[in-house]
Amino acid sequence: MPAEERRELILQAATAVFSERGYAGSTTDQVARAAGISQPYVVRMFGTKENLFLEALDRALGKLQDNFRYVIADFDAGRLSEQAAALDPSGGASRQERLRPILGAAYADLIQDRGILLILMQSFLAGHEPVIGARAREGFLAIYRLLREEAGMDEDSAQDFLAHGMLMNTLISMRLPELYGQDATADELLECTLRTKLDVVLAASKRDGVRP
Amino acid sequence: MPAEERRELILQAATAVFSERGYAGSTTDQVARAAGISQPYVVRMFGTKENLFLEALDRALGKLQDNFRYVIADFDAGRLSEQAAALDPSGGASRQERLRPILGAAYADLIQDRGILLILMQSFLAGHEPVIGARAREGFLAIYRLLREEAGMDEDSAQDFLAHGMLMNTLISMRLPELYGQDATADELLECTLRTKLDVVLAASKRDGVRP
DNA sequence: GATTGAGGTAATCGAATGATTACTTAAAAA
DNA sequence: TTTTTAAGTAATCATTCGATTACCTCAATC
Repeated sequence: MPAEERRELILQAATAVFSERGYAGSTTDQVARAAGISQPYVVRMFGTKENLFLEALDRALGKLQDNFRYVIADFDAGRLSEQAAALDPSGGASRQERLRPILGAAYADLIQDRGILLILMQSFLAGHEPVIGARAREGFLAIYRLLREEAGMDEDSAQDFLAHGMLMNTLISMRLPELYGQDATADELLECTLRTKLDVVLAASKRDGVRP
Repeated sequence: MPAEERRELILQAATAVFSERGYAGSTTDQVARAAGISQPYVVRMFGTKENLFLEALDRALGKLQDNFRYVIADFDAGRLSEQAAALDPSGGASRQERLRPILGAAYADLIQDRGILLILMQSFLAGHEPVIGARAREGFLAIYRLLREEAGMDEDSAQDFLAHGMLMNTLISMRLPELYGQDATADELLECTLRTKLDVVLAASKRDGVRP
């Protein structure tokens, strides 16, 4: 297999593993197994575990930004998907007011690849790591800037958007969806937070998950 | 030193260490050093690292619940602190509407002991751990129930409260406050999220932090 | 047909880490 | 005074893990 292709495969595997177990809790061998290759090859291709995490993190961040920008560009060009049209408020809402639910749905759609959002979340919780922590801060601020400058949100809207994103990440990371139907409180909280996205989330949480 | 006292000291040290580096990223030796004793004694007193984490987690969860219940009881008894009175909306607000900012302030006050909130957050991100993950889910749901049943919040308010709590946790864990004054975007986000609490947060982030 | 280089792996090494064992010390009890 | 017990530690062990080394294989090139 050509190196480029293998690289992407390893990054996918790394994203899945790191997103489940965090940076410190993952091993290069787990990533190698998930990618179907040997551990030394992973190390040779990425140099160090830290660098592997950084590349997986950059990839996830890039996908999130691409997704948001794609949605914004579509909106500004008047290309409303069926889903977006359904979310569009009827009254005389501002651009940011109309964009917000669409971006929210785009974010929730990313849950389908659980790893993308969770490796970001794991990086945020690794603030004490000198290199990874710094990159995580940069990434978070880049998303905030995107919301403020490109989506045109005001301070409070951007904050609120991020807050609910963090809650979603937390619930997914906690594996609360796996409790669905078993705990009335959990059901209520999930339904409240994820609304129309519950089916997607439940499917994803069953499909995904790197088994030990 | 009597065992009970030593126990509490170790739990404080464990909370600080685990909250910075997560469960997998922390070592019993780091906890021992932070508590000023030897590593074998930590293990002997708590059996396993996992059990140590669980006890530190329970302690943090208990403190959070105690804090919230204390605030609610005070409010219901008409004992409004100066801070609480300042936050009280003037119009004809409902109990939950009046309670919310007070509970928010109580939560933000807990930042002063950075470890309390961050070890909870770390536990949420360890959903894949069989024992710790289960305890984290229980803890999260217990807090949600407290907000719904004891503070009387409706679904959306409780969700919103938790969402902003998760955002605060994330920013603190990311060590964004340490960037304060160095990055305009970070400043704006922090000010937006933490409002009047910024001074507390900044002070806490300087005071705390377990150095390697 | 020999050579080269890309795409890999098996074997292994050194450091880190959770846990165990065997002690030590000093105050209280007998 | 002797014994017991609580509060600790030094030394060490068995694993695990990231990284390194030395090799293998096979298609393309010379």
